[in-house]
Amino acid sequence: MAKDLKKEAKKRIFDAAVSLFARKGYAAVGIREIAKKADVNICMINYYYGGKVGILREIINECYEKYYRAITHVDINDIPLEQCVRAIIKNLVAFFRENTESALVAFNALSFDIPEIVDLKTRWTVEYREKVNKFFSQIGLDTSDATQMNFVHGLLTTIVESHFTRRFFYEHIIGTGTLAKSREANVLPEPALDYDDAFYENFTEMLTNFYMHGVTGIATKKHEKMSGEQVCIEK
Amino acid sequence: MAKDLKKEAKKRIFDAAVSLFARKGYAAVGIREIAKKADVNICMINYYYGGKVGILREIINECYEKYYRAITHVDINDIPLEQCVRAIIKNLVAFFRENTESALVAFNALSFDIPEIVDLKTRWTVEYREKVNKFFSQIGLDTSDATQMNFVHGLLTTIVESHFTRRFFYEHIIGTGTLAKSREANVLPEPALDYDDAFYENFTEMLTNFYMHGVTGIATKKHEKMSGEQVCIEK
DNA sequence: CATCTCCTTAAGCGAACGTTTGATATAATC
DNA sequence: GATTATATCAAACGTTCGCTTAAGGAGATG
Repeated sequence: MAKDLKKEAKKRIFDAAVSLFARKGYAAVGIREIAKKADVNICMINYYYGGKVGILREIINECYEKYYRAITHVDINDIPLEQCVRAIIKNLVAFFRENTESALVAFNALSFDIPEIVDLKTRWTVEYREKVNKFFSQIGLDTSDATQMNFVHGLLTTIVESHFTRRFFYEHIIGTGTLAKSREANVLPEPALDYDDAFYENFTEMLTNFYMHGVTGIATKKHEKMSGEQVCIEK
Repeated sequence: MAKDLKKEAKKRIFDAAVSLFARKGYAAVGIREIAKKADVNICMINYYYGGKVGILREIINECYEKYYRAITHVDINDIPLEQCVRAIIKNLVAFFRENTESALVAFNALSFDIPEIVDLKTRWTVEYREKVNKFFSQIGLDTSDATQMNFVHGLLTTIVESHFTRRFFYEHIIGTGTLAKSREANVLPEPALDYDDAFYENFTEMLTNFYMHGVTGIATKKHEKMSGEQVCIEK
């Protein structure tokens, strides 16, 4: 019984911090605000997490673990390439749907005055580099082409993340009094969307098509360019 | 002569703030740090900008003005669509190259505890919505398709921005002592790139191809889907 | 019961926060 | 030079910051 309550205080701190960090950013949120929202004494933050930065560390670790599991939890050897891309996108979308706030916190937590956090995020990136590169070579990209790799690196994640960032933004300013009522009516870029399963199936399909065609376009152009250069040499 | 010095103090504050906000985020930077970096007394910040948030307001205004000029400063009526897209991307890339730091500040400045900033950014978005929608309809997208519009909205900007964000990140942790030396060697995802004009011409071409093929893929799939539905109805 | 472990608290520390006030210096204008 | 406008400064305000310390409460164990 008491053990359950213990875990609850720690979890409440975590959840409160995720919510507040997502809305205001890490630096703008103080431990007193977190403690109040979590209904604990502020010393609990040092007790359970070693301090404010400890919360962020755990948010990032939890989030990155889920994220990398999502993008690597696809057996890319047994299914056609397009299905592989679709599966990854589907996992990505599911990841962001289930962890919207903590993902926003973790992915945006980049401040050069917290070396520990810079270091931590770099470690995660380096650790998964090989798996990510394997995926790229499988879809036909030239992993030795530095520009191409620079271009596609993290592209799917970026696109999905920006979608959820925008959705979060709209959902948290509409109806909260942050905007004047007269402006709220104008702020939606399109009719209000119902972000249900059907929407995200559709979204996944759209992104899969977009990405597959896009990447094919890059690979095709590169091939044509090389052919063109041979023609020039022969002339 | 004195007028020049006057402008210099105000400009120095602006530049110092841009630099610091880009590295640490708005909330983590204090006015004393800005004043020190700009070599002025801290009261100058209130005098010239009405306070800390005033600097951010001007960064956003300056940046958004340049940004929207960049993406709308293309006459979309007189040139083929692909060239139009290429021109927009070229403008976008130029914008981010010339305003990397202030762009990072402006685009990341989203905190729900500063209603003024939320409001300001919303105003800019609403103001340019019509022009942006016109562009989308020109490239063949169905502007009445809410999901499609949600998908492509801000997509080019997102992709270019994420490239510059990553570049900024790498350039500012390599060699600064933030990372252990042993990890620095591992952090580059590919051979060091020279971000010269040639690179960005190549990048622009790549993104143009990617985007055009991607968008065509979406429009084509939508057309096929509709045809398929007709077939089902006839059977 | 005594002891240990874990959890929780109140109070406090030194530092920093953004803004304000009043004074002074400098520049511009007549 | 006198006056006005602008720029700059030091000092101070009330508040907040993350972390620490010491104490006490609750539960587990022998």
